[in-house]
Amino acid sequence: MNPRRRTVTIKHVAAEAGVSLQTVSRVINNEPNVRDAVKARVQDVVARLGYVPNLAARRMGGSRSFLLLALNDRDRTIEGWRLGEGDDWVDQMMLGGMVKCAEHGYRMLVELVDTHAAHVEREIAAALSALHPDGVILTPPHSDNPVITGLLGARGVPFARIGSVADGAGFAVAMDDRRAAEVAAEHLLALGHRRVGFITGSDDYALSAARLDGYLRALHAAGLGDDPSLVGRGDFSFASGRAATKALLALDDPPTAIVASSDQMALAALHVARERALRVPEDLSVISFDDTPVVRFGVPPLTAIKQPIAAMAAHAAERLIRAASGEAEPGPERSILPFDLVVRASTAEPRED
Amino acid sequence: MNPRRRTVTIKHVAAEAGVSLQTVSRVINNEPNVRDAVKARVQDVVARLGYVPNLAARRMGGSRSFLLLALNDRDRTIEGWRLGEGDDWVDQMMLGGMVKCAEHGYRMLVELVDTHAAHVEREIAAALSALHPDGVILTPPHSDNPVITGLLGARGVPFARIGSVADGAGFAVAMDDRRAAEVAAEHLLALGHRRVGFITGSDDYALSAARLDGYLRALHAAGLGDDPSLVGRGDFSFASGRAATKALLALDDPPTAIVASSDQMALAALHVARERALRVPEDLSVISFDDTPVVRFGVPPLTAIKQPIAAMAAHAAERLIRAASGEAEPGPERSILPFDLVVRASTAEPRED
DNA sequence: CTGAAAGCGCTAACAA
DNA sequence: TTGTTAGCGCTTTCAG
Repeated sequence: MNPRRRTVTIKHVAAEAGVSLQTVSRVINNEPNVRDAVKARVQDVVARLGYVPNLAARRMGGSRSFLLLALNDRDRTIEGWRLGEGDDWVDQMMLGGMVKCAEHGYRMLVELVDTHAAHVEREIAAALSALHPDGVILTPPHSDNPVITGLLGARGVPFARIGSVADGAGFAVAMDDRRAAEVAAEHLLALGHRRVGFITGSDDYALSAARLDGYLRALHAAGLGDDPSLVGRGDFSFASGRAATKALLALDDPPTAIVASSDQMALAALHVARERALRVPEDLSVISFDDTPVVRFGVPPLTAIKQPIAAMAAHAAERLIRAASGEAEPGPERSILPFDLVVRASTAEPRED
Repeated sequence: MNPRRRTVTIKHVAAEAGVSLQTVSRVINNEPNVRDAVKARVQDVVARLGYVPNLAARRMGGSRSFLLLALNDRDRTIEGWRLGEGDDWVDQMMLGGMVKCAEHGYRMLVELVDTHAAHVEREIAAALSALHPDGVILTPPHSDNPVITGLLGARGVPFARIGSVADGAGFAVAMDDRRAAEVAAEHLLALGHRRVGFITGSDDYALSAARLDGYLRALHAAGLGDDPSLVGRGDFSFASGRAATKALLALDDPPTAIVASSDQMALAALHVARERALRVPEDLSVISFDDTPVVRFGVPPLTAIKQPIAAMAAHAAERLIRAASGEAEPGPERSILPFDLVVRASTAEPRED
């Protein structure tokens, strides 16, 4: 009945072990200046009593909060969840981030924030004041939102910018989007394609430009000149992918292959191709970015650039935790993690006409 | 430079408004006994200073933690994320739970816990000691794990059991799994099927039995006797679905329709059917449970029972928050939320032979 | 190496 | 209707 019953505190441990609070504190925080014998005794009592330090009290005492805050775009995330189109970005982030946090006695709290709204600043300031996280993980498109990075920087909260290519406060953890797009295009060029189209992502995301750049670079390297008509504008959505694909296929000399900057847009390309009675990959090759689950279940399964989302989140968490532990400087060096090109059935040599 | 710079506390607000800490506390907690004029003045200062109460300090003061803890099965969740097969259970839970929490100034923390391990008790006790959440949301199969429900009950922590059919401590929030299976079977019977097979879920989940029961009930109501050979054992996995489907199709008088207790098993049924050159739905109708994204992208898209996961999580969060606010008793009544049968292309009338 | 004291930001209990 | 007094459980000083 007593609501506070059974709450083992540091006091109980201290009393039971016959030492001061301070000594127990030192032991659980793995600090020096405790004799091994005492340390062992305390640890024994801790285990026996099942003592676990109260996180809130710990924070109050002026130490770390053992909390990492992961900020995701509210509208996009909720829309993705509502639609249930199989986007597993958040899941992959949790897979990497939460598991890594758990390894270090940390917790990762996911929070949804409007990136465009006028009150971003207030929203984030409120979250920081309420939670006092030891670090923040920014995901696209927040990673390159100057209002957010500025606030975090001013507050002195260490933070990671996932998928960011820019410099600035915090540190970037990304894959090489430029190179990824380049590899995708190279794959198609190597198959013999000469007319390779590209569908861009939303301008909200800095990586959209990087991918376009990589694509262009591959074409130039292959001695293919600039043909702006081969670049369709998209915003990652299925609808935008449809529109862009239609435009590309309506060209006098349409592409025989398309690199789309998202899975949804690649699926849209598949869709349009089917409407036009174009076979994939015989008449049209398609490569997607992201590699969310749905592309594996597409017909045909899509060749895709696989983003290391879990790895990026884990890496970000690790760096933040290290910094909070004082083990390492929260330096500004960016971390570039490897990506994969997963070749499936949506790419092949072009027909010989 | 100063790490604690810019942290507005209740003191600053009190000083600025020319009132005591207590009065500010009363205002931010919306408690009575504050003159409207004073209240307005304080709220004004709060807004102007951008003050947000520190969660940790609040807990320390002996009040709520404004935290809800959602417990998911570690192995299953991580495996699902790793495989990336499009299971969006956690996403739906977050959609419902996090958004509802945010409405009330709460936060939902997701934690992964081994349900089978000997140390479940320790794991959960540790999480409770560290976090002191105002409530816990249990998801299957934790919802019916007596060790977990027992511990939570003993500790006096209010908790919701999502997808639970049992009585006991906490309260259940579920859909009517029995009825759902019944509706699925009825749909097939109404189409004219007389040989309807069923593939069960894992025995770890209490709802597996409920679904089987519903299926049997529909058959009996249709005047069809018990044929145990029509019931295949599964555990929700694709592999188990394959095995069960093979066994069903190998019967002398094989079913013309199958209700599978999970999407993965339904997809497996599709798979096996294709191997046998059976057309779906012409030769075999298939209904799945869960309605994860992948079933919509299957060929053909699957008719499915859609679980109200987001709604259940939101409802659970709301009840827990209400209880923590003292607005309502954390009563034991179970909440049953409506499900949907989404008819797609995998079900049709049986062939007339 | 160990302990005692003070305080983190807030809220409960009590006074006024 | 308001303000004052204690703590909550822990960690940081600073003494021994």
